[in-house]
Amino acid sequence: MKVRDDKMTPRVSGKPEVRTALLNVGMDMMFEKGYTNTGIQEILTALNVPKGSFYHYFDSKENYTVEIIRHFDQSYSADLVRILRNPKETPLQRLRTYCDNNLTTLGAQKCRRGCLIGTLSQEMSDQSEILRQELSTVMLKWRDMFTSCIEEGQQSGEICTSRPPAVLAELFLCGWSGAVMRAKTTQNTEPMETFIDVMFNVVLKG
Amino acid sequence: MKVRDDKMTPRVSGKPEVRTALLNVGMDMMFEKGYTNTGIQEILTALNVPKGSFYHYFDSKENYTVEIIRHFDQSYSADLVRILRNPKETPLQRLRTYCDNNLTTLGAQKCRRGCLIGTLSQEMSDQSEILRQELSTVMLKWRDMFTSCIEEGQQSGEICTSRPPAVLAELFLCGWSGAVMRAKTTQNTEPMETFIDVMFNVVLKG
DNA sequence: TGTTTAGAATAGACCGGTCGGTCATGTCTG
DNA sequence: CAGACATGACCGACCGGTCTATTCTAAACA
Repeated sequence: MKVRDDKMTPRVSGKPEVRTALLNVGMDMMFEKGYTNTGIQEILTALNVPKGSFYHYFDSKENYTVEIIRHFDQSYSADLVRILRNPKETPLQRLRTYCDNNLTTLGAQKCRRGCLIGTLSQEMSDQSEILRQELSTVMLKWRDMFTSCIEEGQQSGEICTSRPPAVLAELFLCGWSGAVMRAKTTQNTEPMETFIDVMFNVVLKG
Repeated sequence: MKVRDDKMTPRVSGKPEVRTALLNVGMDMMFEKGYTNTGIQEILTALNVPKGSFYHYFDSKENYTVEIIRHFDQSYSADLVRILRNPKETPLQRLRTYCDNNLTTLGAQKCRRGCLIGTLSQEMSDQSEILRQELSTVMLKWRDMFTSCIEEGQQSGEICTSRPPAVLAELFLCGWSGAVMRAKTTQNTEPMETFIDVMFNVVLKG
């Protein structure tokens, strides 16, 4: 008869909190293991949620991942706004804060878990057009946020104006994501430190 | 009795050419689908080689991939030498040629298949220590080749000397691999073009 | 030169396990 | 009673890897 005695794992309880929990745990797992290496069952077991519930909330692993990407973007964008529009710092300082924060975080975990978007991009861009589009959208969205910040810095004369802000933003993100990737593989924060040095002391200064 | 009538698919014939063929095809497949998404059977079917042969030449998928990485490095390094030590061009021109070549190639295939090392790095660095080490080794090896080229350019006064050559090389590769990744996902060569512009006209010029 | 034979290489059925996904059933709530 | 949600057995496909049997080849020996 099973009387709902709580000898079982806590259970997230409530109704659509299950959905959110599924998103959070899946996000974490894909963060460090990628799409293919993250199994649905694995996520389910971690949360003690049955298979059927998963397919009640999502109709496929692929679409589930689209939602994970959006979920991630939502929180990451919020962080970006907080950092890149922080009125207590100048635009250049904000960019620097962004890098320093990441450097600290990444360094603390031996450079694992670089960036969910980067990881999924490399793995899935050529495998799933749906995911590729979603990832592309997020990338461009983030770039625009950096563009605004850089533009503000150019207007105040703090950042070199030899290139349009969008160009500098694109380069900034190329360099940073490449540095994170290389740091992850070499297990060394040096690529990130190098990037910061040259980016801030040469490129943005102009 | 089976009298070896050739109604079957051509067969690669010869002896350890099979091994090489296995490496080549596996390399191609992992190039565009990554490690996990490339199945052994798939490689075998493409070459019409039986399972037994595969495990005669390699003892696991993981070690097979290590050999693929080395195989790839071997040919890629040769290309790098050809380009980065080309006596008919100045060091700066050589770096430019490297980028232009890649830009053309990548652009011709809608930016798919960025770089085998980059793809495997993002996917496998955290999953397999063996592969991570191999990838890391290759990355550092390539960086050293760029370092030499940049150093030569600094000596001839062609490249800015505000930073040691190894630093510029690291930044160069961070930026380039990030650009390739972003190009792949956004299906647009713009990140690469932006990188080339700023790298050559701002950073290296100094 | 012809015969034997060890081992390389071919061959593919088969293994346990896992994958993403389905479905019939049960329960809880409005 | 209707619909949202829970539950987990079950499905076929496929995964990496093993196993035994066979064929090919080249050196050893007569």
